[in-house]
Amino acid sequence: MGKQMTEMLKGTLEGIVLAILSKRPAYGYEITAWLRDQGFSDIAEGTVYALLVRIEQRGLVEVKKIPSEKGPPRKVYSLNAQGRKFLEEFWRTWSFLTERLEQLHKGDR
Amino acid sequence: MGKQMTEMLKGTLEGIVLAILSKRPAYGYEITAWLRDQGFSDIAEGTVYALLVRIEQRGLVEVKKIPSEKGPPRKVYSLNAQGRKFLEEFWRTWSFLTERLEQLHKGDR
DNA sequence: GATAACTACTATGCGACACTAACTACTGGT
DNA sequence: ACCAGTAGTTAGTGTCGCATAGTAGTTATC
Repeated sequence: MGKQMTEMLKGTLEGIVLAILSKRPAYGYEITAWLRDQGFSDIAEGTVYALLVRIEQRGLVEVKKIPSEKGPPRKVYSLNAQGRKFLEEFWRTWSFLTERLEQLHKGDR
Repeated sequence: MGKQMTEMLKGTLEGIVLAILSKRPAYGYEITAWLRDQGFSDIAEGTVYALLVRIEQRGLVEVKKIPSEKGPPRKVYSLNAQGRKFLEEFWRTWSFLTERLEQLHKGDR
């Protein structure tokens, strides 16, 4: 992963994961795979799990342990009310940033 | 400043400053003032200066000391060839991220 | 002429986050 | 018995923005 991407993911990866969870419950391995699919080629395994622990401790998600047919049980996360509120706030912050950056990018050529 | 904004600025603030410098040379105090004007209400004084030191050490900018009429001499930064290359790379990374996030934001309601 | 207010840059320590790397644990196929 | 795939955990590292304080010059006020 490029160094730029690594830095830019700080703060946004959390939003991305919350956005995924707002659509449907999911577990770590699944989310990692999805991200890789989307082009986040080398998202580190551990990164997503650490993030999930964090948002759980902040009380943004519910967790259910569900047995898997293959391998250890899955920890399935789903967004709760607080998480949805936090996600809204995330979108507001994100929109603000994109507006400013679009302004800068336009007058760029 | 919200915690979310703080985290999101990591990586992007650098791009923002480089984008500013790509339009015209500028010095630290000026950039800080401009950012505050744009709504980055509480960008810390020291943050911008630290960033400028960093991009100077990476060889992305030229620096000229120019006497000020009011106060100490200014360190005026301008983007060099390498900086312009780096900025292009930044826009590519940024675009990738915004595309993914827009996808997520759309199917959100 | 001391004090504040604005201009302009420097320096130190901290917390949060993504990354690296290694590990545990369970299942199925060879 | 071994290995690949699935699923999660943990410890240590580096970068970045923030908080805070300090230095230094000019202008205006009292």
